[in-house]
Amino acid sequence: MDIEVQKRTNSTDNQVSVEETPPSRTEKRAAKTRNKLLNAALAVFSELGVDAATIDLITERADLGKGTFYRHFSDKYDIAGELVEQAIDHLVGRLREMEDDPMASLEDVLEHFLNAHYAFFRHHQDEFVLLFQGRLLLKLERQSTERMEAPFAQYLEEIEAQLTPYLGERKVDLVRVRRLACAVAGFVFGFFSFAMIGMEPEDIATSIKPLRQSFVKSLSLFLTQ
Amino acid sequence: MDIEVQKRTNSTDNQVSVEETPPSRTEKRAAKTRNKLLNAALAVFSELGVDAATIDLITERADLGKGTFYRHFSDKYDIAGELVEQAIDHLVGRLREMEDDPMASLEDVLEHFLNAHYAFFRHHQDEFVLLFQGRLLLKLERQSTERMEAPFAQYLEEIEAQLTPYLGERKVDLVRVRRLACAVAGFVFGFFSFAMIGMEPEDIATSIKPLRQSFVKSLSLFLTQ
DNA sequence: TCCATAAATGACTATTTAGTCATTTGTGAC
DNA sequence: GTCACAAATGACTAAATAGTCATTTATGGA
Repeated sequence: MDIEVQKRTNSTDNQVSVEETPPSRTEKRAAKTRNKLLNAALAVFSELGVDAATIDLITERADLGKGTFYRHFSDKYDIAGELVEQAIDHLVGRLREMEDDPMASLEDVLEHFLNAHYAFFRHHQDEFVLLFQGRLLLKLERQSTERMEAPFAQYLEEIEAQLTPYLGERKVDLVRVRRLACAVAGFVFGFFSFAMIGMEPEDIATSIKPLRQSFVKSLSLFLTQ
Repeated sequence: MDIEVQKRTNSTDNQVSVEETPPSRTEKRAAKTRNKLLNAALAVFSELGVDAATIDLITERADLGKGTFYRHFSDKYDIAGELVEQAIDHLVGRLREMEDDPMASLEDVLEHFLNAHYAFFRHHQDEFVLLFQGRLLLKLERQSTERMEAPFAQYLEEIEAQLTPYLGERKVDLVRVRRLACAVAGFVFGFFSFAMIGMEPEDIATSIKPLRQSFVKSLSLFLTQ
């Protein structure tokens, strides 16, 4: 059985009714190896940055042979792309947790945003660092840029989707929403990134409360100007 | 004449009265070469990122031999450190332009901050991208991290120095100022970085006015909470 | 003009890293 | 047990990059 085949039969085949074969031991072994690689790569990327990381470092960390890496991923940027997608999924998942509560006020939503970002930053610090590597946020002319940028676009769109209902009745001004989403994302990511070099961890934690207040007020201004 | 010697006699010797030798043609030639390398490296770093850049790319871009690079810098991170220092100096210089105007209100200062950052972002985009590469903002475990972080600390301190007078009479709460500086820096850098992937250039420009309003209000809240 | 010294050069070697593949190990059907 | 095939391996080759140094070019003083 080839890895490609396994993927097709087990995970992405949920449109037509297919008898769900329970994963065989071989399949579980491959999945476990794959996850080991993903975890090791995340750690290495967050320590050294994607460009400075090497395949050898990843496989050594995962305690696997080098050839194994190429059995599962085509290169560094392949696995990095997957990790970025995964991290954005986590973050977007948190953002959605509150979604279709029709009683939520704008301030509730904004507060929820901040909490979600903060929780993500606290509990998935490696993923935060990965996402925040400048190469991924700025348009550096690297290979596979598209794959790296797509998840960020998805993330901005998620923020936009949740804020749009509060933007008033007149037809939605796309630039205005996008600006808002950039402000939200930029503020939160930017604050934490500077806080990491400028503050002690406990000080970052105590910064959240006052941050939230003015953050919410400031965004309301954006919306109602 | 060696480069080390030249450096010592001409630039860093301003404590004791030394007859200012006008730069010789040889010295000017070396300085010009050095600048060519700095410019080329800035361009390459901002296109590819520091880690993905190579010495060959830098010297080719500068139209110089490879050996020349090693005559002026010890490696990639050496020249990157110098460029970061240089960029922070530019940015801090802009921040200082308004400094000792005793009539300036807090809102004047904050507005000036935003303008200064925006002007820097607009006119020194390569330097902005260099500064914003995650490796420099987050504590990636790389060589010469210290040299990379020191300029950012200087930048945060500059913001703190300018904002401290507005923090009220009671003894200054260091954490509070630091938090404020992180918020300023994070918001501005973060916004532009997300705007770069999420917005068209002209939309970024028109975002500045509304951004300024709520930014200033939001920071006032930080200060007066 | 000629000499002494600094600056620049780029072909070269050394080193690091990517990527391959013949071989070994694990799994499952019979 | 044994056969067939997938997964994992790591020694290997190929490629990219760092860093060196004998040589050439430019500069300034005598």
